[in-house]
Amino acid sequence: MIHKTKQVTIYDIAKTLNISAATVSRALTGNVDVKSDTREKILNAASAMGYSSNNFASNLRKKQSRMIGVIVPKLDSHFMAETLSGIEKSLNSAGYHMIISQSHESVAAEIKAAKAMLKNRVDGLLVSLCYDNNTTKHFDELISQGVPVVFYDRTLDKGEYDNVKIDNFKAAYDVTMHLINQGCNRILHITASQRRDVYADRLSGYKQALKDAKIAFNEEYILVTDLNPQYGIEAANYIMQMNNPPDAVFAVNDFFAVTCMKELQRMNVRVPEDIAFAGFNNDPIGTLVTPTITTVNYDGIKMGQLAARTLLNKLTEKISTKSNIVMAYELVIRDSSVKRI
Amino acid sequence: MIHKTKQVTIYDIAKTLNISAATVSRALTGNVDVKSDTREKILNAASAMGYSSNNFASNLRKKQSRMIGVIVPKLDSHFMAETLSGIEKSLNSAGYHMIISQSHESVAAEIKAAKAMLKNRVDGLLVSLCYDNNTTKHFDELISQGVPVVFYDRTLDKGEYDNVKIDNFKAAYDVTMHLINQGCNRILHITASQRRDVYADRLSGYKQALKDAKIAFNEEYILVTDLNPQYGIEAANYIMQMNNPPDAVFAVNDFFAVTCMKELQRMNVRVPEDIAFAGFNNDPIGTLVTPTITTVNYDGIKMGQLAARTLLNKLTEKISTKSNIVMAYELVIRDSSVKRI
DNA sequence: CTGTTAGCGCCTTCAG
DNA sequence: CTGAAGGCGCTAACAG
Repeated sequence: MIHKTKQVTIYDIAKTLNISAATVSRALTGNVDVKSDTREKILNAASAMGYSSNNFASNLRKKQSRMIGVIVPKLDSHFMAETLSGIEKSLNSAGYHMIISQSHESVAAEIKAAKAMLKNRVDGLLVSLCYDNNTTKHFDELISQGVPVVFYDRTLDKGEYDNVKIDNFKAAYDVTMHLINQGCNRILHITASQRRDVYADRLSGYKQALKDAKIAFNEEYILVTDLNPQYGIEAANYIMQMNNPPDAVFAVNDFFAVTCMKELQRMNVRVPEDIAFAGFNNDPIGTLVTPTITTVNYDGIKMGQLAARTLLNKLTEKISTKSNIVMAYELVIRDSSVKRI
Repeated sequence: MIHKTKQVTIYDIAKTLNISAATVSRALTGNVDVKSDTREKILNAASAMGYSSNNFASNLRKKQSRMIGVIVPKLDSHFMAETLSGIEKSLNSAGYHMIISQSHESVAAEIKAAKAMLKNRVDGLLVSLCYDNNTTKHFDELISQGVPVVFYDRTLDKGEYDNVKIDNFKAAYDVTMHLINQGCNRILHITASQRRDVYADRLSGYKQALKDAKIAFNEEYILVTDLNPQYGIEAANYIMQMNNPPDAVFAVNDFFAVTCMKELQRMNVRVPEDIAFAGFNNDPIGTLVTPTITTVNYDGIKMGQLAARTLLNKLTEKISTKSNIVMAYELVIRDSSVKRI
């Protein structure tokens, strides 16, 4: 076991300077009611003695941690990482820190993480829900204890929670309608768990666009993945053996769109001539493949910042109203979906 | 301000059950010296009353936080995100949590983050250094206070710190030699700050390979980027106006390799026929572009786990030896660099 | 402007 | 097996 040197406390400083610990505390926390030369003495002594305030003691006393918990399904996706980057930035500039847990798309882990966050007395919680989440008790508990929770991206749409998201219905509608306008009428949709609002909303938007264009909905053109990274390839194989293959593919994220497209190209399918492609999230890979991928762009960093700021506002707000923030998105049309050039 | 309900404490449980807080504490922490039916009563009451242990009080008392600080340059790169995912996984299964700060490649922010970590009394620190780091005082302070620090990927090569990394010299040597074996002898190297060991080591490996192949080193073939994402394009433009353009490009990461390659292809340069390409880090984009990119693969998740475990070991080790862990890597040869098929 | 005092909630001797 | 007591380091009244 490494020897932990005894930490310097305000009492040590007080003793050295022959003053009271209270004064030391006041000087250190920037209280104005301290004579400027005693303050200076204290600050000097503190830095000379290598003092570092103990946040546990301070937090225990003040009953606030200046820590925000963040629970995400996975850290290693481009979008999530951007999101976290935005969160960290906003929190940091407000003097907060973040403590992160991954749910690995498992409710059990999500529950465990929520409990740990409570123990650590986070001042608030930011959550993007796990894949197959079906219960929210663990968050209700936090909320009932007075710890505000803001959901972002993958949210809970019951109107009783704070959400930051985009209009997935409308975005998917736009994508689908764009494909229809390119002359496509057999549009295959690669989606994921309908328990997650983002995917359910996108499917609804897709269906609505078909309806408005008087194209019959066909169950055969719906593929549901569990977000396994290999799924793009499976989808390609599925498509190749269809009797009536699609003339367009709309995937819920760019990664599936790209991997599926690449696999089909390998099997000599021409994109967009034979099959047009569209994805979602504007992953950088979308601009680096040939053809470049049509997608829906929304800024992960901004969403993270927005979610963090929403939470921080709740921390200082007088009234606790539920906010449902809908961020802007933009349909980015690229080569993969433009049929008549 | 949201009203924070008064948290239930062990005293509340004790009062309800007419026993002492000490016994409650014992039962809750799993101490064996508690009659099994009083233990059961306590556990039931705790869950009925919605008790959640206050980590501040506990940490203050026990002088350990079960928190590990992580300071990284940026959260939103594929490799870093993988790394964090690995760290979180290892820490979590050992009952630790992680608190993350980004240095945004700035020493000032790195110093601030290190100080905050100290205040939060993290039990240990995991660091991947910022781009232009030139001082390490801030980490020495932590170490001298008994808080172990393990550096990973971007490390400090003075032999007095704990490091987890790959052999960048050898990996770059291998890449360069591979390009030479493909018949290239005008190999342009896109690198970054030589203050960072990873880039300096790779440049050395590159030079050594040239030397061993008796190819004269040419300063003109060295490009130094500040990691600005646009740099791949700038590099392409630089190459296009060279009198004696390279027949191969070796970039310190796949992103630069891909963006530079794509830009050159747009200007009708053939890859690999005119210019071969190789990158570093095995980013997924490397397999999705045409041609696929030759690269050096090393697993970010594994590196994260290894770094975390190294740190956890130091926390329990008797003797504090410095470890310098060198992870395996693998040269992944893909289409972008194979000249004679 | 400064000192005294009293906890924040938990854990850990030391006694029974 | 259980209780009493003290203290981790800090801050916030309350007095002067």
